[in-house]
Amino acid sequence: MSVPLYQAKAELFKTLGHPARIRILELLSERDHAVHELLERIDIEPSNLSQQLAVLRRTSMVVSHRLGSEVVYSVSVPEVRDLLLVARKILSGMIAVKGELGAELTTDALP
Amino acid sequence: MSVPLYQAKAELFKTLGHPARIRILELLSERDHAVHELLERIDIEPSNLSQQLAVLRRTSMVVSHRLGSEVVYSVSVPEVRDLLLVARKILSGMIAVKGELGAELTTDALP
DNA sequence: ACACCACTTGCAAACATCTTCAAGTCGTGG
DNA sequence: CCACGACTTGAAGATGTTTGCAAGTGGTGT
Repeated sequence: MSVPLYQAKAELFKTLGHPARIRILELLSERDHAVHELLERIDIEPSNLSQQLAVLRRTSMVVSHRLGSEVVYSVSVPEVRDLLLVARKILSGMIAVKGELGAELTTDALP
Repeated sequence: MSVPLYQAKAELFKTLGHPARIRILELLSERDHAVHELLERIDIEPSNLSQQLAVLRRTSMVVSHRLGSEVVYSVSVPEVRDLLLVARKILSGMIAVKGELGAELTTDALP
């Protein structure tokens, strides 16, 4: 079965199209995290976090391994960081140009 | 009203998370196109195309202007091209590594 | 063996997105 | 001014996503 590239791209971006998944990737691109560490920094239910991690695992954006009683996640595609950085740049440009109408942005931690 | 950056990023990626919208942005990042030109290259109904263009307009990724009887669209955020290129790179890496299981990709036109 | 974390899974309700049809707007040429 | 081509809009059904709860697995310390 053969998927056109533009459709694969759409699926890649769709995977990134969720606030919790963005947070996860931001944190993991700093360093590996165990699930309970992510849970401390992202304000969602454990089962929800698990679901979102499953989505990222299915699309091979992260991998997990057990370490004692914890499960540690890491990004498997380092270029994801670039995607996040470009997105940040685009959004900065957008507030600069048209900060008057629409939503303002809070500048939170990198990237 | 203030939106955290990670949520704005998620919305940006969600906007990109649709095959037709990817195709549109690919074509527009080559050059401006009138709607009927897009219609020739993207296999969807006119009204559907219009809906997808409306999504891109709402998020300020494209702008349109009337030129005689046509409506011409252009990308308003040039960095979108970078996002598409990074996505392409990521996907190439993925087929290289694990082309055996999951979907194969057809290499279609740039970017 | 038991209790306890640390996670994951299944599932159903709530919510959002996608697609198409029918109807509507706006210029242009006859 | 009327008809046509070029688009856009509204609305509704189908489809997909998100969320939370309850239940389940697996490892660790006692």
